Amino acid sequence: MLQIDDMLQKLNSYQRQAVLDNSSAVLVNANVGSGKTTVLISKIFYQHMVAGVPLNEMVVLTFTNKAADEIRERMMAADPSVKPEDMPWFGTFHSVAMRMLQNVLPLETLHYNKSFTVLDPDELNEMAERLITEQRLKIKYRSKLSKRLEAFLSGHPLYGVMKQADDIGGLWDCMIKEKLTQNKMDFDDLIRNATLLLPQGEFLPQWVIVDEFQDCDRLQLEFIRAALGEKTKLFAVGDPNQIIYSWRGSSRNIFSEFLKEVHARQFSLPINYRSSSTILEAAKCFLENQSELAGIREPGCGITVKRHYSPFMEADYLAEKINQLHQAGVEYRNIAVFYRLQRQSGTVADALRHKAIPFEVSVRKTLKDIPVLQWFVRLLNASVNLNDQNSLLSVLTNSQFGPGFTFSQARKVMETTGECTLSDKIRGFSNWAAESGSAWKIYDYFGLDSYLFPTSAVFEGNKKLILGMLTQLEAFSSKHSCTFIQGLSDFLNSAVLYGTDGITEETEPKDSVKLMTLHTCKGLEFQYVFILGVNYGLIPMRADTGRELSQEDEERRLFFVGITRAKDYLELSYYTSPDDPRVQPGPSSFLSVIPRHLLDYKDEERSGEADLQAFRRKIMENRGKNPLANPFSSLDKTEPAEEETPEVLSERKVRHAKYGDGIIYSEDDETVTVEFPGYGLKSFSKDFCPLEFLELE
DNA sequence: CGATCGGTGATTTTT
DNA sequence: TCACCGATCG
Repeated sequence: MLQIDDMLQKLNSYQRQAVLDNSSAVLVNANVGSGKTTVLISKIFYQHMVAGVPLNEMVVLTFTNKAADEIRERMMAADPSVKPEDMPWFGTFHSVAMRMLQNVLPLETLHYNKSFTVLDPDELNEMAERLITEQRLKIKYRSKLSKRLEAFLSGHPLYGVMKQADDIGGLWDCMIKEKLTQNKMDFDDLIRNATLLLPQGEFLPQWVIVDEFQDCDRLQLEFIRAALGEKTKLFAVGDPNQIIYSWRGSSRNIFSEFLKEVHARQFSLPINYRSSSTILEAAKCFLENQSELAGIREPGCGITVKRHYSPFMEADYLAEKINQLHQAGVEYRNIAVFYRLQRQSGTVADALRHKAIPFEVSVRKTLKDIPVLQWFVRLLNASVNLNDQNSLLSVLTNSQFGPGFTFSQARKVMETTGECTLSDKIRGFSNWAAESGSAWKIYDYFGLDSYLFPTSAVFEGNKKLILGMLTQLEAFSSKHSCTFIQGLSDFLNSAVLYGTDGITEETEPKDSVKLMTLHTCKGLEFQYVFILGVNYGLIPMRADTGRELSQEDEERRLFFVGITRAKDYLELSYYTSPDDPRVQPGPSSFLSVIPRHLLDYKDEERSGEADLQAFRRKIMENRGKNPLANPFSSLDKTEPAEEETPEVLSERKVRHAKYGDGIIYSEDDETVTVEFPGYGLKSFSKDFCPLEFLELE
C-alpha cells in the first residue's frame, strides 16, 4: 500500500485524476512528454494493489516489443515480487493474440492446430510466389506482389488502370488454404483469428489497457472490441498529435468513432516535462489544437537554424559539431540525428565514420540480414512442423548452405527416405527431440559442420552465430518450463515477432550517436537533436499527386514528433543546393511557421558561396588523388582548409546569357557543369553549349 | 515480338 | 520529373 501511495503522490493532478477515475472506458489524451507511460503503469498498479485485480486478468497492449519490455520492467521495478509470468497478457498486439490462440482460445474451430507457426512477411511473399507458379495464376505487377496483396486486402486496388482483372483474389484464397494446411499464420492472421475467437471463448479479461492508442488500425480496434466483455474496462492512452502512421491504416476518424461507441471518458495530460520552453513553443506551432500543451521548464537556448550548401557540407559540419560537443563533455548517447528518408543516413554515416565518432543507424534487422540464421531457423521450422513444405524446400535448395539441391531434386528427396541425410534428420526430429533433445545437441544432431562448409571463410563466424542462437534457445527453454519441442516452437515464433533481438546475443547499450528517420524517433528523447534537410521535398515530403491535403498534416505531425524529442538543444538545417532534383533549395515553409524570436539563425550572413568555395576546394583536392574515393576522405588530411594554394583559382570562367559569369565546376566528355553565383550548379551539353568561354587574365 | 503510348507511383514501416 | 508496367498495334 505504501508503494501505491508513494506512486500516486509523485503524479500531478491531471495524471492522478486519470489513474483514479473509475469509468468503464477511459481515453487519456497524453501530450508529448507528459508522463504517459507513468500514468499507464500507475493505472495498472492501482487496479492491482487497490482494486485487487490480478495482473493476469489484465490485457496490456503495445505496438512495439520495446514498449512492452519497458512496461514489464517498470512493473517489476515498482514491485519486486512481480514476475514476468504474472503478466501473461502484457505485450504487443501480435504476441498477445498469439498467446491467446495458443492457450485460451478454441483454435480448433478454425481448423488450426495450437502448434501453429508464425509467417514473417518474406515467407508470406515466398508462399505467394510459389502458389502463382504452381497454380499458374495470372498476376500483374508481380514484382510488386506484396504491395498488390496489401492493396487488395485493404480494398484499395493499386493501379486503377488494369483493364482486365487478374487472379489476385484467387491467389489470396489459395493462400488462406495453404496457410491452413501448413498450420501457419501471418501477422494479420494472429489478430484476425484472435478477434474471431474471443467472443466465443471463455476468456474475457477484467481490463484492456492500450498504449499508443492513436496508432491502432481497424484490425487492432476490432481486436480490442472483441476483448471487451460486458464487465471489461478499457483504459487507453494516446496522442492524436502523433498520428504519423495513417498510411498504414490508423486514423483519427476510426478511433474517434470507436471512442463514441464505447462511451469513453476523456482526460488529458497537458504538462510536458521533457523540453525546454523554447523548443516546446516551437513545437506548439505544429499542433492542431494549440490550447493544451504547457511546459514547466526554463527557456534554455534558442533553436539553431543552419544553412548548408549540400548534404555533404552538412554532414561534414555535423561531424565537426558533434566532435566539439563531445569534447565539451556531452556523451554521444545524448545526441541524435533525424532525417526524413532512410537513404539520407549514408552521407552522415560516412562523415561520422571518418571522424571516428561512434554511431548507430536505426534500421530494424530481420533474419534476412543474417543468411546463416535465416537458413537455420527455416531448418528448425521444417523440423518442428512437418507440414511446412515451404521451409523444407528452401532449406534443401539454398545455394549457400545445406545440400544445395535443385527444385526437382528436392521434391524427389522430400518424398522418399534414405536419399538425403538432412531430409531424414528433419523427418526424425520430433522423435529425437521427445527422447533426447536439447538445445545444445541440435548442432551435432543435424551434423551442421558439413552443411556450413568448414572450408568457407565465414565458417567460424556462421558456426558462432548458430551456437549463439542455441544459447538463447537454452535460456528461453529454461525460463518457460515446458517440453523441449514446445519450447523450441515458441522460441521460433517469438523470434519472428521479435526480430533478431530475440535470437542474437544482447549487446549492452553503446555510447554512440543515434541516426534515424523521423518515424523511428517516436517514443524516444535526447538532449541534443539535429533535424536535417528541412527543405520542401523532404520536410514536408512533396504531396503532389493530388492525394488528399491531409497528407501535409501528417508531415506536420511528423516534424512535431521530431522537434519534441529534443530536451535541451535543437538544430534544424536546410540545403541551398540539394543533390536531389525533387528537393527544393532553401528553407521549407515549416521553418517560417516557427516565430522568429525562438530561432537563432547561425551564420546567416555567411553566404552559400562561402560554403560552395570550401566544398569545391575539397572536391578539387580529392580529384588529383583518388577520384572514386569518398569525398570525406580528404577532408581532414588537408586541414586547415583556409591554407589553400591559389592553384584552385586557375579555373576557367564562362559567361551565360541568363546566369551571367560562372566557374567551371566539373567537366567530362559530354557535359560541362558550371557554378553560377546565385543560381548554383547548372549542366550543359557540350554539343549544344550556350556558354562563352572566358580567357584568364 | 518490338515499338509506342498512357497511366501511375515514388517515402515513412512496429509486428 | 522519371522509371516502370501493361495494353495495344503493326
